[in-house]
Amino acid sequence: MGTSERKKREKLKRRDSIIDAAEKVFFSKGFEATTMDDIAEQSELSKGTLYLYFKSKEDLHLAVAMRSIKILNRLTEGLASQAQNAIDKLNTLGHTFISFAKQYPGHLQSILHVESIDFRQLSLSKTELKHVIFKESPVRMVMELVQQGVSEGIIRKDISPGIIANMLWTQMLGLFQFVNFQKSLFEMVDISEDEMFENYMELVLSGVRS
Amino acid sequence: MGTSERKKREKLKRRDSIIDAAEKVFFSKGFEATTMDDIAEQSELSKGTLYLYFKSKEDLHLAVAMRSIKILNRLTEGLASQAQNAIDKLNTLGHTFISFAKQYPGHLQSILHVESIDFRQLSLSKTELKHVIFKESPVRMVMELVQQGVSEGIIRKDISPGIIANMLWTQMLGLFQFVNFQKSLFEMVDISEDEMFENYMELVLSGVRS
Amino acid sequence: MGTSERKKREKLKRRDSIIDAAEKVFFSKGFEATTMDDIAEQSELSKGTLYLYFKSKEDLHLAVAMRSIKILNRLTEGLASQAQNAIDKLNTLGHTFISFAKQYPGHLQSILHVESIDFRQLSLSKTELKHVIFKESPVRMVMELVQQGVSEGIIRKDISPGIIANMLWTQMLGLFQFVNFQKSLFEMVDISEDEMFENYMELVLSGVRS
Amino acid sequence: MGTSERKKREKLKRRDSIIDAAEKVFFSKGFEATTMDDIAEQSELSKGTLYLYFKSKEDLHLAVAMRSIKILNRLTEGLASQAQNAIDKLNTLGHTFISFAKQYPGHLQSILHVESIDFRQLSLSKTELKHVIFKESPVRMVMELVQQGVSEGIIRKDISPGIIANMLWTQMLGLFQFVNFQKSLFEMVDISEDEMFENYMELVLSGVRS
DNA sequence: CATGAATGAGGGTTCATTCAT
DNA sequence: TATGAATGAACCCTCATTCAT
Repeated sequence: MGTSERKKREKLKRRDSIIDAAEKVFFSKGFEATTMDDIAEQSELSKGTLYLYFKSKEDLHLAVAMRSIKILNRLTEGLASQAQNAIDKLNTLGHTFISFAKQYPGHLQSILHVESIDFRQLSLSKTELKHVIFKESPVRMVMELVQQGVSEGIIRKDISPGIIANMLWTQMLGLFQFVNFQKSLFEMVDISEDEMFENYMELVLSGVRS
Repeated sequence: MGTSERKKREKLKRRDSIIDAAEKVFFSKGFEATTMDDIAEQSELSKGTLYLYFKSKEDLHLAVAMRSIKILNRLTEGLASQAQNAIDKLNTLGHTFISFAKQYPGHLQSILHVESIDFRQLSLSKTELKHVIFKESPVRMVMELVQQGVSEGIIRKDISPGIIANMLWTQMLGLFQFVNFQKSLFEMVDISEDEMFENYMELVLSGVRS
Repeated sequence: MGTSERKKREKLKRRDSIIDAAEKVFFSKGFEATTMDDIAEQSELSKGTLYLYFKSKEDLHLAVAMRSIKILNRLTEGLASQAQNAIDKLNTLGHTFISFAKQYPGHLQSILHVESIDFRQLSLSKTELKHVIFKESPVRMVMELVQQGVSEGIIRKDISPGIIANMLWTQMLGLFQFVNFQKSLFEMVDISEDEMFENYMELVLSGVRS
Repeated sequence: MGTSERKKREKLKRRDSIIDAAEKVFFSKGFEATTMDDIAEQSELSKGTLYLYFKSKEDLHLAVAMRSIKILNRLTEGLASQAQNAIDKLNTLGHTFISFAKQYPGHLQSILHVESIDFRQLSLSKTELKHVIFKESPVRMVMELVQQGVSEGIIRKDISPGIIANMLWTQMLGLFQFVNFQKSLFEMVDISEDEMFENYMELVLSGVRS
């Protein structure tokens, strides 16, 4: 019977709706400041039910981050198969990231929050999440594009691709922060955002060209 | 008679010893997980006394961060007056940062923690600290070195110095993270640290050269 | 199935039992000296549970006072419809108050405590309670009886009913204090309580007769 | 030598200045909300010094109340020797109380605060203060005036002077409360204060006339 | 599966009082 | 005498988690 099928579907749906609620609250109040009561209220579910689907507040937070990274992945997944050289693809990738940062600031925060997690007290599931973030997703893609670029002869080969990839990824994160709140600190109010990003990408990429 | 002098000195000393204790606990357990009881015990003082010197846990944390930034400042203060061109100075600066990251990982964390503070709920004193961090210290120095480099004609002038400075500073933060815990993620275990940093700096700086 | 009915009833019951416990402690130690721990222990509930039913210690205290005023109200509610003239009713009312003061000294205290609250720092809910006390209850009744008495021509009409009512109410409060602890101060140990109250009422009421 | 004389005088002066400071803070923030730090700051003395002159916060509060009662006493002390009958004197006394209530609301509060002290936890010195308040001062005077009135044949003798005196005193306290904050509760905004007090006194005294 | 009442271990902070100088 | 640094016992309140229904 498809009964159990339907049950399963409904269960996933409910799980999703909890993540929806958690997102809303996390993004507006911040993770630490959010209580399970907040999420229960927002999801119109009881607090106990939350624990039926997620074993802890942290677990729920991880689910939110996971979804965020998936959104980001979806935005970039078509890129690999496009007919561009590696540098152009990296450029496109950068702009995609910026779009994401502007369109989903909360989701971005949730990713960065995991990013900044202290490794000393890292539970297993968090380690897994880190893996997802760094291995199956943007970081991985950056790494592959760098290697592709080296093969194409348009990215310098005198420096390890790993280092280059890390430098580029770091730069992405930096751009995220920039978009969020540091712009003013560098007194760059008189420059258009688009122009700035253009320059930024040019600057970063010019260092990696062969 | 200098009595009040001595008293003042001792008070500062005690204040320092509290920061010492707080550092120790913050750095080993993380800020959120640290309780005022922990710090009281570590400092061999009563909890009440803590509040004689710092009006809140947060205030204490800010004092720790402030000290960290001062250490970093001290490490870099002689740089400006050295007989090097701007790029070499930036290179030196980068290596200084790396040293700091390796020698004072906890202090670094405390700075990064302030860095990552959510602007939505930023108190005045935190804003001030941010100011110290971004305006009177490393960031400022990076900015100035970039401008110097442009004057010297060795840094590209087609891109706004602000953007260049931000890119470089972001890169520094990225390096910090790298030193702390991301190294393994990029599978770069077979390369010596020094060599890696050398390459990293070369990579970053090559993009900004004119 | 009436299940939720029962749940609701039980919840109210528990709420009541907390008020019971709070009463006991408040009345024996005084409001300020009572801690939430005391009440938790007395109610055989955890401190957290207390806050499930009352949002603050003050809220709990207000609930206690509210119950007290309700007891007092119940004692006097039949009075209005009795076949007596206004003065006799006021006399009865006075004696009812005395009974209350003797039978429920703690409850009386809780009412007087609200009475004496400093208006400078009065929260909304306290204001409401004051309203209940002064407008929907004994004070109101005194006021109405005075007006009735004026209509009946047995209470003087040369003085505003408001003033007369206030004077009578004040006298009630005075009696409360008297019952509680000032008796000895007036060296009236050689007079029976009943006789004293009889005289007291006669004295007070003789001033208001027309 | 008068040296020790002077010392004593200075000590009393300092003690007074502490009471000055305490008054100021107590009256503006309320007794409970006032901290010893507040008083130390206001008196420009150290907290330790406070304890040289008063053995506890409560002791200090008692000193403030004591001074208040003395002010009230001074206002009424000439009354006894005036050429008036007892009822007129009681009338004058009532008006004097009203003046005091309006001119020294803080001092009045401090007296009432002692009045309302719970006898269950009454320390010795508080008992003494109560004695001062009730035996050597206004209450005493009311008592004496009543007895005088009885002698003069203008106050009823069918009711014990003690009861009459207590009733009058209670009425005074009621007036105090009235002046402070209950006026509006009786919707008597359209009547002038003076007229009201006149009526009030007339009302109260008419009950005690023979 | 869903509930929500109950828990209880802290959390940060306050403040009257003491005491060495 | 005067200081003010130090104390430490409480205080109220929070909230992630559990579990009987």
